[in-house]
Amino acid sequence: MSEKENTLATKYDPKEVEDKWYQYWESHDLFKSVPDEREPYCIVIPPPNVTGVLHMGHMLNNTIQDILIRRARMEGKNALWVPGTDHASIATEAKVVKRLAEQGIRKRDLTRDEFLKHAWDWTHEHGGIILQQLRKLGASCDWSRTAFTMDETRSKSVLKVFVDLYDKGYIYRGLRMVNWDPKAQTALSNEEVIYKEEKSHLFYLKYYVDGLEALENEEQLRAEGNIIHKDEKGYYAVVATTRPETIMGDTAMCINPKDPKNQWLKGRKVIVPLVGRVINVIEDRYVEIEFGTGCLKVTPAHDPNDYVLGKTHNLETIDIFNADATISEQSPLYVGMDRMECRKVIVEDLKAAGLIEKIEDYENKVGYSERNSDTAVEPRLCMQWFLKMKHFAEIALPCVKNDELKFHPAKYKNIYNVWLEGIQDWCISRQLWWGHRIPAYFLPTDSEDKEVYVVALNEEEALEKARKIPGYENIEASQLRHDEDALDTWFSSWLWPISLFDGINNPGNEEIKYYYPTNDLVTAPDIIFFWVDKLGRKMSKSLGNSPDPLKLIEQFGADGVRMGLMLAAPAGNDILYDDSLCEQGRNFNNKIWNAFRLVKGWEVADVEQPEASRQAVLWFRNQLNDALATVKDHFSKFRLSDAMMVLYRLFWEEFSAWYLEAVKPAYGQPMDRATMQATLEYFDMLLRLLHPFMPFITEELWQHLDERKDGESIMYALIPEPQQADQELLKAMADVKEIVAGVRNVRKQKNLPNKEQLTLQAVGGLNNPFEAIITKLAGLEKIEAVTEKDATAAAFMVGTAEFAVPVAGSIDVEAEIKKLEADLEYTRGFLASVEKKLSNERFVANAPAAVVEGERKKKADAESKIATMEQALQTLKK
RNA sequence: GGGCAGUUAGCGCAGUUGGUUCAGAGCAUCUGCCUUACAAGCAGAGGGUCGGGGGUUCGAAUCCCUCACUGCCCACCA
Repeated sequence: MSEKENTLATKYDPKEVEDKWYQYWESHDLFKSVPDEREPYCIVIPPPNVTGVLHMGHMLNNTIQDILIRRARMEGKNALWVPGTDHASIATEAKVVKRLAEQGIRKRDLTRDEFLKHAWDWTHEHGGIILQQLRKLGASCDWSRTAFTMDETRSKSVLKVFVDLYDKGYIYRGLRMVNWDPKAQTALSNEEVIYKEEKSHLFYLKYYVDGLEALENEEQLRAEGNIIHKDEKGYYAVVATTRPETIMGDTAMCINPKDPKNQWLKGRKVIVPLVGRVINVIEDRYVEIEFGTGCLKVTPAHDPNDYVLGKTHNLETIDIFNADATISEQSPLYVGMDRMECRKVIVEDLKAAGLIEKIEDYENKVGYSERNSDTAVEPRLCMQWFLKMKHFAEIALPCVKNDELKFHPAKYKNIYNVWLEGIQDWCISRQLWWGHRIPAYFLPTDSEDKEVYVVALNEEEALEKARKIPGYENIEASQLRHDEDALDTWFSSWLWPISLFDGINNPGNEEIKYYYPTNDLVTAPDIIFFWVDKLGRKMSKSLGNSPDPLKLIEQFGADGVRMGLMLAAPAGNDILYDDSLCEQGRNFNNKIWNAFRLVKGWEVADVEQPEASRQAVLWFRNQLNDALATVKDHFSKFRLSDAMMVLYRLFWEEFSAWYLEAVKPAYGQPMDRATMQATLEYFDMLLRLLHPFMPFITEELWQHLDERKDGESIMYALIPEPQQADQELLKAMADVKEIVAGVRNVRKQKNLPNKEQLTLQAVGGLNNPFEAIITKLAGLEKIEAVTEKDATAAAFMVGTAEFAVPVAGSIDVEAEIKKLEADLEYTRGFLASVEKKLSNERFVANAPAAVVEGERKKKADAESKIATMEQALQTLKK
C-alpha cells in the first residue's frame, strides 16, 4: 500500500478529481431529497437568468449556499437545495430579437407563436449553461427538481396567482406614466431603471411673451425684483431645460407664484420656440424658485412631474414620441427623427433662430434600462397593469420589524424597511412576448378609449365570465382578444419558493408541508438573505466585472476557488477579487494533500506507542473539540469565513505543524497502531469539517482513507456535536509551543544544527503534561529541573517560568545583558501601571472582583518575573 | 437633497455586554533554511497613537459629541 501511495504526486491535481466525484455524487442520487422523518433543511436557489453565465457574484452566492446545505446534510438534516432558472423575459427577448436580426428576420414579421418557438429554441440551447457551471463549482443541488419559471407547473401557478390577486382587487389596469425602454419597447418597473450621472447641458430657451408689445410700469416691476428679458423681438421668458427636443410637447409654462423674478409673467401666454404654439403661464408651488430661471416648461406626456402638473392644471397632453422614441406624427416638427438625433438638430435650429439665451454644462441623472444599458429610459404614458404594493408591504414589514425574519448582516433590515415603506405600485406588465402572458381577455367595444375585459385562467373561463357582463351575453370565443402583454419576470420569481413545491396549484401537498412553511423550518427564515427579492439582485450586481470563474476553476480547482471566495468575503461585504486568494486556497488543498501522503505512507507495526505520540493524541482530541465548538458557533451566526479560517488554522498549524510532527516516526521507523488509528480518526474528522467548504478534495481523500462501499460518501458522514475540551490541556500546549519556539530561537542564534540534541534547563522544574512533545519537537536530549541555570546558558522565559539551554562556547554577555535590561525596564513599567491601578481606591471599589483579582495576579506575575530577571542579570554581570 | 454604514498592521478584515498580557489572525514583507509529506513548503522576525479632536468613566478600539474622509441606499429639482 505504502509503495503505491508514496508514488502520489507532491502536488494535488484537482482536475482529475473533481469531475469524477461530481459524477459519483450525481449517479448515486446523493443530492436527492424526499420528505422523511428527518428535520428538513431547505434552500431554494434564487433562479439565475436562463441566459446567463456564472460571474463571481453567483459563485460567491452559490458557494455560500452549498456550504450551508452540505453542512446541514452532515448534521443529519434532510437537506434539499432546489435549482432552477429564470426566464428573464426582457433580457432573453432582447437576445432572441438580436439573433433573429442577424438572420435577417424582424420580430414584427413573425407571429407570436413563431417568435416564441425561436425563444424556446434559444432557451434550450443556452438555458442549461449556468446550471452546468454550478456543477463545476460543486453545488449539491437536487437536479431532479430543476425548475424553470416558465415550465408548466410554474406557469400555471403564476396565472392562478394573477387571477386571484385581480379578483381580490390587488391588481388593476390603468393609464400611468411608466418607465419605457424604447429599444425593447416595453414598460419597466422602477427597479429596472438604473440612474447614472451624466454630463449634459442645460439649455436656456427663449419663450417670447405672446402679444406683449410694451410692458407698463416695467421699471417698477424691476424694482420689485422681476427679471425681465427683452430684445428687439420683444419680451421673453427664459426656460432652462436638459431636453430641448421635448418642446414640441410643451403645453404650458409654469412658475412659482411666489417667485419675485417672474411676477411679471403671471397670467400671460408665451410662445413655444420654433413650434410657435401659444401656451399659458401657469402657477404651481412645485416649481423651485432657485433652479434655472424659475420657469419650467411643462410637457405632460414626457415627464412624471409634468404629468402631475398636467393633471392638476388640466393641460393638454401631446405625446411626441413613438414607441421607439422617434418623433411622432403628433409633433409639428422633426417627425420620424430619433430623439437623440433630434436633440442635436433642434439645438442647431434654435441657435440659428436666435432662441437660445445660453448653454451651460450640467450634470444630471439619466435613467437607463437595466437590461439595455445603452438605452435611456423614456417616461411614457400608457395603459399598464399594476400591483398594489401597499397591501403587501403591510404584510411584509412586521415580520422583519419583529425579527420573525432576520437579515444577515442586520444592516439590511433598515434598507428593507425603507424600501418597503416607500414602495409604489409595481408595474407588472411588459410589452414582450417571452414571458407569462397576462390572463386578461378584452371584449369588443364601440370606442377605442373604452376597455372592457375579464381576467381568467383560460379562454373558457374568460368566456364564461364575459357572458355575465350585461350586453355581452352572446359573445363568442373568437371575439375575445387575449392581452398581448407578458408579466414582469419578477412576478414569477417571488412565487418561486412556493411554486417549486407546487404549493399554489396543489396547496397542502406533502412536499410543501414538509419543506415550505417557513415556521416549520427553524433555520430557513435566517437564509432569507439569499432570497432577498430585489435587494439580493442589486447586491450581486456590483460583482459583475470579475474574471471568468470557469477559468479560475481551471487554474486553481473548484475547491481552491471556493476557499478563495470565502477568504475574500466576510459575511455581507462585497467581495474584492484577488488571484492570490484563490492561490491561497489552492495551496491549502496542496497542504491537505501532502498531509495525507505523509499519513498514508506510514508503515504500521506492533510497536509500543511513544510517549510523545500518546501526549499528542490526547492534546489533539481536545484541540479538535475546541475547534468543533468554535466552528459550530460561527455557523450559527453565518460567519462562514470565520469558520473557514478556524479550520484552515486547525489543519495547517495545529494538525500539520504540531500534531503530525509530534507523532511522526523517525525516518524508516514504523508507526504504532494506537497512534495510527487516532491519526486516521482525526484526519477523517478534519475532512468532514472541511467538506462543506472544499467538497472535492475531501471526498477524494476520505475515500482513500478507508475501505468505502459503493455509494458511500463523505457527504453523509456526520459532524458530531462538540464535546467539552479541557482548557487546561490547551493552555499547557500553548506553553509547549512557546518553549519549543524558545529552543528553536536559541538554535538559530547559536547556529546549532537541528540534529544536535540539546539539554533544556527548566528553572524550578517543568510542570507540563506534554513534556515528551517538547523533548521531541525541540530536539532535546533531556529536560533538566534545576534551581539555578548555568550562568553561560542561553535563557528565555515563558510566562513566569525561566528556561535555559547550555551551549558550548560562550554567549555574548554584553548583548544578553542589554536584552535583559530592556525586558526588565518594560516589565517594571508594566508593573508600575498595574500597581497604580490597584492603588486607586475607586478602581478596587468599582471594578468587578474578577477584574481586580486579575490585576493582582498580573502584579504577582510581574514581580516574580522581575525578580528572576534581576537575578539573571546579576549572574551575568559577575 | 435625505438616510444608513464604515474608518484598526502594507492589503482585505476580526475584535461579543467597556475590564483576563487586548491591540489580533490571514495574506504580503523581511531573515534563515531544498530538514526524507509539502519551496504551492519549513523555522523565525518586524510592522498599528485603533481616522482627527473633545467628553463620560477608576478604566475606552469599544459609550457620547464633533470634524474629516470613504462607501451604500433612497429622492421628481427641470
